[in-house]
Amino acid sequence: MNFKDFIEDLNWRGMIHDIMPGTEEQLKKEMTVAYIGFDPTSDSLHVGSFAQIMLLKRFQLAGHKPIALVGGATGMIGDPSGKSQERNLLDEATLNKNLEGIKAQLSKFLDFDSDIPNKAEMVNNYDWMKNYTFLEFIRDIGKHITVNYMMSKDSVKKRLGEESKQGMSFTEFTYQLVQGYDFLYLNEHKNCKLQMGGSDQWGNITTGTELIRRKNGGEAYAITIPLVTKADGGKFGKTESGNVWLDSEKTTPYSFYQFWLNTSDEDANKYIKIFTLIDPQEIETLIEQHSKEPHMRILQKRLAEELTVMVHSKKDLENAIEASKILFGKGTTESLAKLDEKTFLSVFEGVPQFELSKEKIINGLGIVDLLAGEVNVFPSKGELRRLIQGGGLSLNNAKIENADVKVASTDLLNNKYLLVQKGKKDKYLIIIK
RNA sequence: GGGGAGAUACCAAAGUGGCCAACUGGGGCAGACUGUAAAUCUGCUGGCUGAUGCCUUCGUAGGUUCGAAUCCUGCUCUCCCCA
Repeated sequence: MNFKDFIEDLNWRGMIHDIMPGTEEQLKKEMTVAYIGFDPTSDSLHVGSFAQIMLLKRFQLAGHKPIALVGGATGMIGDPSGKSQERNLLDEATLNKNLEGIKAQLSKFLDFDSDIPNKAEMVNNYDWMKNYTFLEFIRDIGKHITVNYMMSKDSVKKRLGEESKQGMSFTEFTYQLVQGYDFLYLNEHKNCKLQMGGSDQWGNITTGTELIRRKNGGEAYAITIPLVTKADGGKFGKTESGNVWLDSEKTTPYSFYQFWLNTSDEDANKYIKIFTLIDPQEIETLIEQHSKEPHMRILQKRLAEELTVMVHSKKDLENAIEASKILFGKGTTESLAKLDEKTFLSVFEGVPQFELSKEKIINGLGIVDLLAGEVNVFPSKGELRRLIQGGGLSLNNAKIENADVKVASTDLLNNKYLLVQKGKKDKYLIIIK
């Protein structure tokens, strides 16, 4: 790829929501510097940021220079565009830790190190905001943007509208100006001419381009990508257990793999374009194959494979596939019992584990007391009972029919494990010591 | 500063003295069907207890009452309008 077809490729992938006139010409003209902002509220990114990461990666692959900005300053304020509540100020130590974590993750995708002219950079807006006084800021920056202009942004209008119950603090109102200043700063110091981001950022980004134009008469451009959605209307990137993180400590490679494998057909068609680097021709072929035999779930498998390798490793992928086969294959209690211990443990690496001492069950223990008492697999006994009544609980791949069932040492797999399953997908391992 | 409206479970939203652990919708969880998909249908969705019973909950603190989410008082917070 080169910088000529960057926009064309994005278009094909359905990754352009809005683009400012002149952007394409600028990108064709020369190597261009662009930035995307990331939120440093955690030391890891999650899949919600993934589309943006891939956007930066494609940008670098196309020969341009990407900057990843972490919002140490803006992260404290809270963007009214999101539903985000007022944020807490992060102390500098936490911020630095988060920054390092995020950089390490981005390094898997972007080239920060080599000598290429378009190597990636990471910046933190806290560095240039922390010593900027309020007075200086409103004099140098605030002067160039009218309140009328700021009020016309959707994010602001929504919060001022009658149906809004929230109101908006001055701090939140100022957000677009602070973010706009980031763009101006990068424009002045790094020759950055383009800001990219999610579609909800359009208003904030254009405040930046406007600021650059009015203050310096400079050129600046914008591209936003559509919000990644799910066909069923749910939030992308969440599971019952919370965010899907890129950090293997927070989301195991197995869970990560499972997350993508569970993508619906409709979404898989979109996601494979957005989240992988597979070229258009091959994707067309995959989609066609998939529509012929949807039960094979070709798209989901490929999506999960590509991403697990990219975010984790080939080895992690193999383990995840192996574990998935055993956990979701036509396993019975017997076939589980046949697994040798080593395989068994490696399969369950990504599954939540609990420990219990052997004395507790040697004389038999009610299943409810076990799972919601001795071991906190479930937080409440009532909930567990309801689950059993609804037929949603299995032990060692066999359905538990009623809540009076007792578990004894004869139920142990390999003489020391119990496999608990809630519903179709959630597995838990109890290790008897 | 003046006037008005309001605060109910994850969210939205009913309830205005006992029939309220609280209508309904969304979300979530589970079951059936399937392909670990979608759609659809069904059940569950404060805690403890075997389905009876008990305990804690309707912003917060008190009060009236046999009895309060519902009435009264103080407090906190939110929104709207006028200055």
